Amino acid sequence: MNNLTKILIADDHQLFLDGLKLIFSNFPYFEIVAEAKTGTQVMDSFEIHQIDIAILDVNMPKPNGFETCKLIKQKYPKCKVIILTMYNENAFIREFFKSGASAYILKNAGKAELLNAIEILNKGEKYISKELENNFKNLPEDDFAKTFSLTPREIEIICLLGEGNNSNEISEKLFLSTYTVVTHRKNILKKLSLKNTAELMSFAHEKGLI
Amino acid sequence: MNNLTKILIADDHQLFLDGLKLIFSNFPYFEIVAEAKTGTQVMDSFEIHQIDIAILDVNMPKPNGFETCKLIKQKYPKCKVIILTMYNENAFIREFFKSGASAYILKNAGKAELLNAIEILNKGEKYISKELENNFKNLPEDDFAKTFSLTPREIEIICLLGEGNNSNEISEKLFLSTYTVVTHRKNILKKLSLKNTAELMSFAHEKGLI
DNA sequence: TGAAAAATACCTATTTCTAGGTATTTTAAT
DNA sequence: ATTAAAATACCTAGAAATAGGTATTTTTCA
Repeated sequence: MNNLTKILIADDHQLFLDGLKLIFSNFPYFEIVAEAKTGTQVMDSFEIHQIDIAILDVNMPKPNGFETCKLIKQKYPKCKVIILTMYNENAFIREFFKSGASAYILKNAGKAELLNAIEILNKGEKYISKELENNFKNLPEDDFAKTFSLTPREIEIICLLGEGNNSNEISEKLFLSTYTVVTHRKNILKKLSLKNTAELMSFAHEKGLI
Repeated sequence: MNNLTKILIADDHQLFLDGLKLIFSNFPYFEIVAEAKTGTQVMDSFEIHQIDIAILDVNMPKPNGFETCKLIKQKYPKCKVIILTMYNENAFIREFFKSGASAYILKNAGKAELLNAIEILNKGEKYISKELENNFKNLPEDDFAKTFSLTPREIEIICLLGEGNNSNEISEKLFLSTYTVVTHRKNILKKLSLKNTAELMSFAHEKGLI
């Protein structure tokens, strides 16, 4: 086994790929063996190249960073995955833990942090950007274990919201107190870290829930 | 006047700034004289440096790319501004034309296109990424808009609602009064005979608008 | 048979949405 | 040059959503 760390980089923005390439080109012990713009392209690259580290953008299309990460860890568990994220959103922290990624870094971070993270995860440890880590610690503990999965009741309510029902109408249809519906809605938004019902509807449609 | 083109780069993601810096460092006739992470920092830099080209991220905070561009063109009309955008969203095309920017480029584009754009706007012309241009041309005859007689502005607002923005946030992004956004939302719901924004989001997703 | 998860319900306070208006300015088209 | 459509902006008032709680009952499952 040779010493050269073989890297794949994936981001749908060419300019960002170009930047990453240049960053790594200054370090002779890193070699970028592949680049990709979609999750599918990432998986194709694994067929051709031996890859030690995959650096994935969280917002990459078809499939996204986390989904791609899961696929990688299934087929190539030895490969370490770094997820780059744009925003300091805890909406994805749970996904991070589920995905099997080794590092979760804000693009905000700077190249020093990226290189530092690679060192750390080469030792077999996980790395999370400090800013994200704070975010992560603020979440209630039992939330970590939890997945994105919604309860049947919550899904029911999301569907009724999609039909244009308000809390009161939902409560009548489900023979519940309006308070209960409000509580469920509150729980849903919290669980998914979404701002409001409009965003919830987008989320539900994008995930194919509705 | 010397030949060296003095560039300011602004983006709230350090990694992206690092990448841009490296891209330009390969070209001796470009000099990055300043970098910034917010609109305010951009304006401060103009106090200190003579700047020929400002490259701004559209999503930069306080104030955003377009607003910063307007400020620059007011105080330093000679400076050319390049707006970099993440997504191929027509929501911002209108802002582009109003802002006085000289180029509007997808981050997707690659460094060749960026350098090419700089050449073009040095001749005094404007540059828009080809993909964005198509988008722009398709805008007026949009099927969805036709079918449901929605205006471009209304579609813009629907998209921003889908991202979880409320009326106030939308007004900030589009440089409008909150009242105006509220009026648009009212007109949208009435026009489509929908009960509320949740139903509007379902509608928009089902029809493929979002 | 316990413990955990899910579902239920209530309370207060604040923010945002919705619905009813009116009205001016800009833009596009005839 | 005129008209229509689009975009802008303001006002009020009531409805609904959101955020912070607490707390009990029912289900599920190990």
